[in-house]
Amino acid sequence: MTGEPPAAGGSLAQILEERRRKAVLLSASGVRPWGVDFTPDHSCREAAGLAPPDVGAKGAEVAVAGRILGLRPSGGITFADIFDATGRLQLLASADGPNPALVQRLGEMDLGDIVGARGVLTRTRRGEPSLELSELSLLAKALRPPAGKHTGVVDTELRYRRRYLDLLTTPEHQVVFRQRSAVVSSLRRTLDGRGFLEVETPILQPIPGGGEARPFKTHHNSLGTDLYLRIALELYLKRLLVAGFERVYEVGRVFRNEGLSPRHNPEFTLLEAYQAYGNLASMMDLCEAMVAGAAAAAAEAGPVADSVRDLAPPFPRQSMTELVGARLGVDPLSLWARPGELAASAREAGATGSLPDTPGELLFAIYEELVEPTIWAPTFVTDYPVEVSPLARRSLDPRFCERFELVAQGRELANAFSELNDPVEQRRRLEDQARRRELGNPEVPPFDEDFVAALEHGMPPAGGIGLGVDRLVMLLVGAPSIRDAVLFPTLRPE
RNA sequence: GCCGCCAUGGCGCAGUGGUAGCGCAGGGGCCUUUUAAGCCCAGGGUCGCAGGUUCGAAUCCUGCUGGCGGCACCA
Repeated sequence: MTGEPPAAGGSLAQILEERRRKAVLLSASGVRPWGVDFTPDHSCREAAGLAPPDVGAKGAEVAVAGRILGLRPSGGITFADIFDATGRLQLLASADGPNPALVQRLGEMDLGDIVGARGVLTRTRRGEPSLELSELSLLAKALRPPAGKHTGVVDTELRYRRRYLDLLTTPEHQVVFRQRSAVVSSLRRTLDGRGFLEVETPILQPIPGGGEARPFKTHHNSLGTDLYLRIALELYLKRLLVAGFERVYEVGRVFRNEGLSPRHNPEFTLLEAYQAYGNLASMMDLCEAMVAGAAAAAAEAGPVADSVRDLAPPFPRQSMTELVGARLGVDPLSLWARPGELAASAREAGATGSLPDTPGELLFAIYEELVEPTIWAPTFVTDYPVEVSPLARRSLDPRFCERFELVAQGRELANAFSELNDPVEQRRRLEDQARRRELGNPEVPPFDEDFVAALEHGMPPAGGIGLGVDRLVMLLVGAPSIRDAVLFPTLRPE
């Protein structure tokens, strides 16, 4: 349009200008660079499969669409590689073909352009399934170039910040996210198949309960009140047990205002399920079914980590006191009244973290520092001290509660317990928590009177389980960082 | 929050005190079965930002920004 000579040089500004110039020229010649409909009748993969076996033979006529990521003009013939969600297909325009003008038109496309193509499937001398074009439509002109053709995006910051560029340039990188989707569907399928009802509970909460974590705070203008982003799903799902829904689950985002790491994103996906009249055994069964189903789904959708073969249920179970006892060579139960001695042997065994005074918290602290990181094969760790489980029902041994965690590769994957449905004890425990909050611990939620009131109306005995979806995906696909399992991980704004 | 490492054309990289280079991509040209296509030509970078040391800094020092990793907190 400008009539200026094309800009030489390869600076970004010049590349952008050149591409805009092409779009303007196309518009001027009656081609709409955007805004054209096109309905493919085959995917690239399907089309490639329909190519005739013999070189030069003509096969079916198809319409396909995709993004140009390879372009090889060669005088009287032009080749292009287009990619759609199923894979790659080579397009071919030849001076001897049905539409010789397309040799030049295809050759003038840019890498990154999205095109629709019609033609006849054939096979080239090298045996490549190809579509010999009779029609070519530009569906979306790319004004910015894709990243390196052979190298893709390597820079971690670019990959996370501009994930679409990573995924469009290197379509293989989409696989992990397809696997993630398969895992989430599988989890839903397992729960739906057992009669669980999927529900949605508030993300904006006046009291962020159900766990211990610093919440994100926000403000509602017309209510004139502060609200918090939820840190867990538990308290609302239990209200639904009170309400009479006997099996409920939610899979959704929760938010914790804490540090970032390869294992921690400020928002992450948590699945929680509650089953009235369920118990620890039914939760173990459900947990095994969910994990095994998820592993199978991930494996069907792409390559999985070698360790996935260890995920075949049943998983062994070991009590925390057994584990700690085996690690320290002393019996934590017989030292229950003398926590100083237990702490001393933990120090001897190499514990360097802070060791609390009460026996239950002490046992848990030793377990977390010295034992949990060493558990590699999936294991149900049982018998958690009541002090560290404010929402779980006590065992017959009142020092412990009916709780387990599924631990694999040194990390917690799932956490389940028989839910505490005694409103009197629940009130007492939450009041104890509220006192800790007043002593200055911002991670402890304030007292939630409405939740206790709900329990006072009567909650059936129930089993409940929570499962970290991001970490399950990491484990299944072997991702070293949670940022590789989350499409758009939290980064500092540019 | 603390500590360490990293930051060079659009992308991937080289350059450890003497004035910045390679591949791909982009521009011009040749090429009728290529597929990391090939060949010829001409371009493109205030070396993350700001200071400092030095005759001279991409290179050494300080601060800042961003990323990654570790610690703390946690799932």
